[in-house]
Amino acid sequence: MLTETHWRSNFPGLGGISEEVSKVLDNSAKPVSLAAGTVVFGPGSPAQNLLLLVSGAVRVQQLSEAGREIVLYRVHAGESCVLTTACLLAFENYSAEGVAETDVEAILIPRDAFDTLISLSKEFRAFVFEAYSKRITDLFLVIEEIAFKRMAIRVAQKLLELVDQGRTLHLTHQQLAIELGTAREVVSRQLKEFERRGWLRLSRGTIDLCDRAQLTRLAEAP
Amino acid sequence: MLTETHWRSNFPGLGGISEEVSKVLDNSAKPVSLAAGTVVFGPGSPAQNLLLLVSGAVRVQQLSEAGREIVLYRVHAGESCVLTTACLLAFENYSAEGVAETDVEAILIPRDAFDTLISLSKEFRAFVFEAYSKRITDLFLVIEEIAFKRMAIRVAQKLLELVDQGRTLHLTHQQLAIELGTAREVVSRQLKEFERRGWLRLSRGTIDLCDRAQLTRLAEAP
DNA sequence: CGATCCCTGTGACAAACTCACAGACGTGAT
DNA sequence: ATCACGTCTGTGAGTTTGTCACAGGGATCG
Repeated sequence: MLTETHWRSNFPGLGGISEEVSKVLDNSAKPVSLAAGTVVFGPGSPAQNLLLLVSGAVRVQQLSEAGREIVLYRVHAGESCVLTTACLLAFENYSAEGVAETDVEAILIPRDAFDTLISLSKEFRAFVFEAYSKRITDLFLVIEEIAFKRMAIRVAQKLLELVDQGRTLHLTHQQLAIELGTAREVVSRQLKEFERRGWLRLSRGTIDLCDRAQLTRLAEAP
Repeated sequence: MLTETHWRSNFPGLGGISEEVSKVLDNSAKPVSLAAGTVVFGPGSPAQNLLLLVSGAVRVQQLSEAGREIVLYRVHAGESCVLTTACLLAFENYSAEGVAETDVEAILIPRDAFDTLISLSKEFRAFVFEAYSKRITDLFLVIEEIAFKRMAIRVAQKLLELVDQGRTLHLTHQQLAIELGTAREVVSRQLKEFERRGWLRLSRGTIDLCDRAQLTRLAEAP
């Protein structure tokens, strides 16, 4: 379970903070649990807090007018969802939404406390700006991939990224298409091609990677 | 000319700061002038300062391995280039670069002073995080456009954006292609089509928009 | 057992990207 | 003036990606 005394061990970046700052953090931090599928923030419900993820993952995605979607990035355990804090201050019509992908345990830090912490602690500032840095370079990467990379390579990369250490993925072609911001048919055809080459096996809702080496070779192609 | 006493009038967001903060700002701020074409930061030369643009414009663009490029956003007079500050703290291999598009007058604020200002001033924090917000929503927009919008619409939008109040653009098809992250041929063909429809006239290095209304109609199409 | 819903496969066509190359336009040198 | 050269523009042909339409295959539930 999640207790106030040890959640911070998940955040190495917050290690060196002073006693005083530590107290502010503990007093303002509100632990919450979210069920998988919960919409953490979105067009209708702007985020009001800085979110620190203790366990689970939040997927941040963008919806187009025409109903298509693309996954922008994920927030994993030990990371924070800083972009939402910025996007709050000036609430532009912010079409991205965050969804809990798994059950999630998180710490909420309200805006006022966030501001106080930023002003008090050099370590907290470093933590926040490093988090920004990571997200922004992620976004740059997404742009580069969409604009310049071949789809076969992107599919292979995404399969390997999502399967992580395992070997079998449980997701539909449509979900994979959203990951890549493309159409379902494009993904289906690409996967079928990979299957013909013997790199993976398909069945309804699952993808079994039998030849990681070949996929990796393609994913790392120039 | 640029003097230390009045550059801040260009930055309304810095209006309400206290005497003390104002002094820190004045003491640390270094005015600089850059000729058009200067590379402000890039893969080889990471930015070491927060940049506040007093006049001119800086174009931030991404280069792909294959040599293609895309414009991510522009920093105009009265705005700051905050993303570079974040990307400094954790210097990932940061493939974007910033180029002075015109002659530029700017104020440099070194990292240490930036940190001090953030800790001292609520107003400065608001200024910085609002700037972040704007950039990040810009990036979301770029992603949405690349992933989902038809090229004809994107070309029309970009023409109108770049021509601003005027009527004639001075840039090559290649430059326009970089703005959109696409290939020159695609842009050439699209422009030719617009010319056939009588919406603009083309000549070497210039594009003359004769029918803004039609272009606008297309640009705002669903 | 059907009815229904979602997931997958595929053909046909449109849009966008790539490659190759030709011709037009400037600029500067002779 | 003329020529050479580099850059910019136009275009055809072929590939890749996106769109549309639709058929069939599980899964689930009454």
